[in-house]
Amino acid sequence: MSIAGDLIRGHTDAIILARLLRGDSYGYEINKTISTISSGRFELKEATLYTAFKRLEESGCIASYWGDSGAGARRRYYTITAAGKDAYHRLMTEWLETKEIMDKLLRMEE
Amino acid sequence: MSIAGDLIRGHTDAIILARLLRGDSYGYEINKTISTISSGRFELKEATLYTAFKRLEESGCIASYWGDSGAGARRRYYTITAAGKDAYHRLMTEWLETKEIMDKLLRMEE
DNA sequence: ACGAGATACCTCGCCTGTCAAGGTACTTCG
DNA sequence: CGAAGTACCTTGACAGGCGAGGTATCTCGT
Repeated sequence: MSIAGDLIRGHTDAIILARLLRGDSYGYEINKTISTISSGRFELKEATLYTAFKRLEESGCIASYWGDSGAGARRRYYTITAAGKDAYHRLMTEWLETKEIMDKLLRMEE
Repeated sequence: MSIAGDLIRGHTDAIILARLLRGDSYGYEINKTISTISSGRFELKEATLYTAFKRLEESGCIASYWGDSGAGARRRYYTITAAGKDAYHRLMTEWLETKEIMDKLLRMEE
């Protein structure tokens, strides 16, 4: 991974919620999507992903259900809840603020 | 603090190095500067700051010396080394890449 | 003279998120 | 039949941030 884990620490929840805003999905697919969108420069490790799902479900931001898998491995689908949408907007705002502040702090010239 | 710790995890080193690029400084002052630049929206905790100094000094990115404090509390000044400047540029590049990827990942529309 | 608050440093131990490593189970294709 | 892909999950280690606590000096108001 070119982007180290610590650099996006705290942002995984936001990333997952953003993906689920576009429709229900499941772990494996979300991971692939993230990898594709970032052109392979960033990918969540499975352990991180499933820990995040658990955390998000416990906090009521997402809900899950087993897809009826006629064929293939069973999939656990996730849906974003109203609370999850709120969380997404909050995290998005935080990200924009973080970006702004970081850009100021990292600028070496005044 | 309005910006949670995890959001800047992994970025503290870059922030400190960026500050030192503008000239030698010491812990207390760096912290004040960060607070000022971010309009008080973000401040490193002292424990975090001094841990980072130790880490950066051990990895050869910064060097320290005691300022001769005729009056007032003694100050430990830090200087950025050549290795530290390299690290800054690398971290800066990483930050720009992280920003780009995060913006893509957090966008809910396609 | 004294206490409060600012300046200035530091350490210990907890918490939390990431991840390496390991496991399970099913399907497809050569 | 075996390898590779799909798909899930857990455990334990690790590292960084930080709450809480400590030390020492100086300044300023009362």
